[in-house]
Amino acid sequence: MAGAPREREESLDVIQRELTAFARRARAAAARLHPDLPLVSYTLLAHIDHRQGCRATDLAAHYMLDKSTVSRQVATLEKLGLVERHPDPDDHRIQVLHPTTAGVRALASTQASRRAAYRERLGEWTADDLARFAEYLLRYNATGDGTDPR
Amino acid sequence: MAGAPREREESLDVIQRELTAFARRARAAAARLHPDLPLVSYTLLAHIDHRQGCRATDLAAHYMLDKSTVSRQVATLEKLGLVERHPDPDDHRIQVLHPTTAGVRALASTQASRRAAYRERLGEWTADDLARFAEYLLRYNATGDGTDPR
DNA sequence: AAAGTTAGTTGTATGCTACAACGAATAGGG
DNA sequence: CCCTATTCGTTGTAGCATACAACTAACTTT
Repeated sequence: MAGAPREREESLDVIQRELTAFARRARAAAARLHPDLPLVSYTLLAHIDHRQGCRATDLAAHYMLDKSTVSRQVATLEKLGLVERHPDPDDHRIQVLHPTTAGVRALASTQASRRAAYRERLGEWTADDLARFAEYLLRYNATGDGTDPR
Repeated sequence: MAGAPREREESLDVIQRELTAFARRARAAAARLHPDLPLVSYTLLAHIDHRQGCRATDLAAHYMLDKSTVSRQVATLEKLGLVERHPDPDDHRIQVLHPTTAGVRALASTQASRRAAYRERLGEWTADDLARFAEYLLRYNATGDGTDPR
C-alpha cells in the first residue's frame, strides 16, 4: 500500500469533489426540470416504476431514507393520484406500490424533458464513453452500501 | 438523429438513474461521515479552501444555490469559527472568505475519513479506471451549466 | 398464547432551500 | 457632481425533506 501511486489519491480527490459538486447541484437542477412534481417524489415514483411494484421499505433501503420519510412521500404521491397501494395478499403489513396510469404518464413526460437535458449535456460524448461512464457509475453505486442486493 | 444507436439512450438512462440514486444517498452518506460539521457547510468550507479565498457569490454560482442560502451557511461557518471574512479593500461590498486554522484542521480530519471511505469503496479499481472515472465526472460537471467559467 | 420482529404511520424538531424585500457599496451617465 | 443601474450581501418568511422516537397492526417464533 506504500508504493501505490499518488495518482490514485489525486483521482480519488477529483472523484470526491466532483461527485459532491454534482450532488449539491442536483437538487436545483431537478427542480428546474420538473417544477410540478414534488422533486423527491419524482425519484421515488421513477424507482417504483423501474421495479414494477415495490414496498416502501425497499425505497427506504435503496435511497438510504428513513421509513417515515418514505411514508410521507408515498402519501403525497398517492394524494396526487400517481401511485396506488395494493395490500399484499400474503402479508397484510405490506403494501405493494404501483404507478397509476397518471403516474406513468407524468413520469413519461418528465422523463422526456429530463432525457433531453441529458442528451444536450452529453451530446458530444461518444457512445463508447457513455457506456463506460454508465458502467463506472453502476459499479460505484453497487459497491458502496447494502442498499439492495441486486 | 434517427439513426443514433439505441445504446446511447440506454447509457443515458443508466447514467441518469445512477446519478440520481447517488445524489439521493449522498446526504445520508455525508451525514454519517461528519456528523459534527453541518454537512452543507462542509461542502462550502471545502470549496473555500480549495480556491483559496472566494466570495459568497462564487459559492452560490458554483453550487447553484441562492445567495441567501450561502449567506446563512457562511454565517454558520463563521459562528463555528471555521471561516473568516475579510472585506475586500478595493470593493467594500465584497467579503473574501478564508478558512481559519480551525477550519483547515476540521477539514483535514473530515477529509481523512472521507478519503478513507472512498478508498475502501474504490479500492478494487485500477488506477486507470479511477483516472477515467474522474475525467468523466470532470467533463460531465464542466459541460452542464455556467456555474463557473474555469 | 406471549414475546419478538417487521411494515408502516404520526408527532415533533431541524436543516436546507428559495423568493422577495431590503441595505450598502460601486459604477455610469448626464 | 447628482441620479440611476447594478452588484453583494442580509433578513423575513415559508416550504420541502429529513430524522428520530413512539406507536399500531400484522406476522413469526417458541
